[in-house]
Amino acid sequence: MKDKKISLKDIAQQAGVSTALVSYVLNGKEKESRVGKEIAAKIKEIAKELNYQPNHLAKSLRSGKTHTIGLIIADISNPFFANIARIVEDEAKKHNYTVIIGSSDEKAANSWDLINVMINRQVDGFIIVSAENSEEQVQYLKERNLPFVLLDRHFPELHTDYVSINNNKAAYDAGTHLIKNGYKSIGLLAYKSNLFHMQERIRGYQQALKENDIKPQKSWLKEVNFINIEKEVRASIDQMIAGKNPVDAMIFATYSLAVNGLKYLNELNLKVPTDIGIVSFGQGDTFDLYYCPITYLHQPMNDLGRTAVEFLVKKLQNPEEGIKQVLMEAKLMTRESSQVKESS
Amino acid sequence: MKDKKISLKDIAQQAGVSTALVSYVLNGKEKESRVGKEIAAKIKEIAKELNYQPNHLAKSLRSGKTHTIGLIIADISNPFFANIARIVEDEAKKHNYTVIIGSSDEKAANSWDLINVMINRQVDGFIIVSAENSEEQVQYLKERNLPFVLLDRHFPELHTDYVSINNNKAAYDAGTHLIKNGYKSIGLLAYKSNLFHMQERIRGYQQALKENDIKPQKSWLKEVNFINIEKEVRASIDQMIAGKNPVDAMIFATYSLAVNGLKYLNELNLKVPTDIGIVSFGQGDTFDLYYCPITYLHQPMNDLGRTAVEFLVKKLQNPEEGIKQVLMEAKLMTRESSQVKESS
DNA sequence: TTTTGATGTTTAAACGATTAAACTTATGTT
DNA sequence: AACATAAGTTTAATCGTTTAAACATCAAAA
Repeated sequence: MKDKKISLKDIAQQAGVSTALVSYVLNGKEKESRVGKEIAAKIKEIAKELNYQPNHLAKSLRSGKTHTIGLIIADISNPFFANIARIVEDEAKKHNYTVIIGSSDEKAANSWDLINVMINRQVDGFIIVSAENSEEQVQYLKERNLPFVLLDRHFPELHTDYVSINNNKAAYDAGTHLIKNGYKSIGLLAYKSNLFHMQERIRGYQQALKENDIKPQKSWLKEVNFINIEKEVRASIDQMIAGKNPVDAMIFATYSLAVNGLKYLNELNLKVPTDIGIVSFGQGDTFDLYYCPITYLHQPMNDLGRTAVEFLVKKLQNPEEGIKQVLMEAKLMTRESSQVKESS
Repeated sequence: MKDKKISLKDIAQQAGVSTALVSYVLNGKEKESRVGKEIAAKIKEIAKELNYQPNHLAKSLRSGKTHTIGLIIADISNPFFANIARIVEDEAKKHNYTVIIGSSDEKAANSWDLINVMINRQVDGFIIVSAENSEEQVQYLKERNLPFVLLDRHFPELHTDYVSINNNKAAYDAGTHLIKNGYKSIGLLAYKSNLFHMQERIRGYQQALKENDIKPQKSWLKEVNFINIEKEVRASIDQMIAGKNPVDAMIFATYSLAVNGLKYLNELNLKVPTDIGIVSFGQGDTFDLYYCPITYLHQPMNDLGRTAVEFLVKKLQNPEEGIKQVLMEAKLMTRESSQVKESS
């Protein structure tokens, strides 16, 4: 059983025919190529017997198609993206595509590298959760005519395929919900980023305040850097709860901000929701297991991932396919962390 | 800027030489192959100018090496494995390898599929977190002489490379720790599995009881099926806390068991650690954010992943390399969930 | 009997890179 | 002048597959 690699040639030899016939038969082109019936049967049998596995490299080299999708996500350690990755993988498999995953860790330079690695691994197309300041990369893919779909984040000034969330609406909903439940001083902890989705969250939050005639305070809106998030989250929360206009509720703009924030609130011995109401973007076990279940915005990950793959596969099958853009709605899952505030 | 794919031939044409020279120069073999200095310079310049990216498929087809590692993990939705995957990826990148990841979801059939897919994608070698009953797959790889390293789980009866944890010791430590802290009736919630690592955890737990003259009760040791874990965890816990010998502490044999278990304890309104002490395998944010920080066994993920890659790469570079096996120690991280029991 | 058509099979180029071997000049040695 | 050696470059095979085109064989039609 020390089988060496079996190639078309081996089968051809055993069957006493040329490799062309074997190729035809094994690709189900017996009809079009009028291969003799007995020969065809014989070839199939030998192939099975030798457990022939075609060499993908050779196939791809010939066809120019690798049936591989390059998935670049912003941060693999974030369960939201990890899940998305998994969904994309599963969905791609259904369409007979393999996925190569890479994480840019939110750095544009890294995603450049990944794009190049993937290009010369000959991926057929890309699905990308863009890092900040990576517009030129998207532009580059467009110019080289490489098929891609942006996922979860997009650049409104670029005309590309994308599948994302209506973040403005989501943040607006979060804010409105808290206000309705009696919270009056609502903070937002976001990432410092010029990415559109983050800006939209900020705008949605601001609009919720405005429409309810709440005067926004500078100390309520904090933006922290992705790197050394831990320290900055602490500092930001300190500022939000200090001063003469402390917040009585806060919105976390991402899951990782929430995890860090909740840890710190624990340390400060602030009780949710009595001391401070909470709504967060993202989702994870943590939100269920926190002593007080956290209200969060449920992003339809399955739909996001599935649709992104679908768009890309369609485009791969027919490059003339037009540009497709979707904004999906996040759904507010109301839990105890934002329950109606007892009038104090 | 609508550059089509650039090949060696294109460069050769521009430079007015044969592809051979271009290949030599671009692979740094100018010296051995005595390429003219000016020509070499010219070739390099043209290559840069055209932004030449070698075609990996062609390279691999020729060399028989893809510089790709196939990583098969048991369950990508488990953060422990997701993290391991990430570490393996990073480490592989350092050695200039790309990683293809697949999740078997703990099913042997799936991992067979993955192995086949990866084989005909011509991976150079495998790193595998084995699913139950996949011994024959490991055997198969051995027979076909395909390089691989088992990670986190291994089969003691098979003579293979592996990097795992000393699970016996870890479970023993967990049990002993609880006993020392005054708990008397200690349960273990494990997976129903004949995988060695799980059996070892059970044995370690049992030995801890035995050495402390605690008579093990049948209702204390529960094994649940991976599929519909949620229901079975509930049922198991119900049984553990019922009867005339209810547990006053329990050990979760994996992270996912812990997440499900803790959720249920919440629902039951059982307080940790007063009503029930907890120690768990695995790690994750949840353990920090639970109202009572959870004592857990810290598995050296970085070392595990790094070492697995290292073993594999060594073997790829020198197939004669001998079999390497390592058992690493898990470290008990003591937190409040297992603190000294107040005498009641 | 030649032609036409259908049927079945092989040949050979192509995909892009690597590399041993062959070839061509030029230079130095006797 | 004759030859050996060095320096620089090209040729061609190879990896495993696909596929258009060429080729061969035979039966039926003209």
